[in-house]
Amino acid sequence: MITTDLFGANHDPVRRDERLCDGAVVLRGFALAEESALLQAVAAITAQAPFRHQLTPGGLRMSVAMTNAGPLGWTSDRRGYRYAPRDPDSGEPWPPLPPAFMRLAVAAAAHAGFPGFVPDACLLNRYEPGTRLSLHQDRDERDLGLPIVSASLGIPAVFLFGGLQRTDPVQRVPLAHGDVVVWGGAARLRFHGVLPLKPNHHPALGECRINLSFRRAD
DNA sequence: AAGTATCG
DNA sequence: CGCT
Repeated sequence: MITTDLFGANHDPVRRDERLCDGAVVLRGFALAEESALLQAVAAITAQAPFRHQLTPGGLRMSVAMTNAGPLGWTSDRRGYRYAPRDPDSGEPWPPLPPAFMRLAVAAAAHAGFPGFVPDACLLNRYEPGTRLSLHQDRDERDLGLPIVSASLGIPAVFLFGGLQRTDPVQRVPLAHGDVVVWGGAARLRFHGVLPLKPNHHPALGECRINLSFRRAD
């Protein structure tokens, strides 16, 4: 008999989790059990802290639109990348991490072999058709021993998962609504990105993909 | 370079 | 498309 827990994890002997490399795994459909709570929370967050396009330190506009929830939020401008406690647009603190976000991040990390992970930042990335995120490393967090938990909602995307050098070969990983990728340990500093989105439609989110990436910044 | 344009 |  196959059983499924609150977060959709398989308990039967044949797992659907897909290992990308040492320290990185895709949890297919892991976020689906909390789908409606996650979508409601995204709407509440973006009503308070709207998606906006940020500038890279080089002064170029990112095609991904971003906002944050939690005590700290990731921002980029001409001065560089950093985590900050307030939304620079409004001067207000970022919206708090909703309980459903916290449950998802903690459970996915534990499931992937990182028990005790508790995020203090969630970066929300909005992709529309044509939007991309070029290869980069997440290296602005204080403790690089702690993992990244990345949940996909809405239309599908191709996730790029490379190596520790920008020029290393890249795995192309199709991601669907509800999939969660967790990477840490030996994989924590691997380059990653997203190919330009293909035009598509999702019943709940329309022509849009929203990625939630959870981190322990401080 | 969390970009883009350009070349082969 | 992959590379610079």
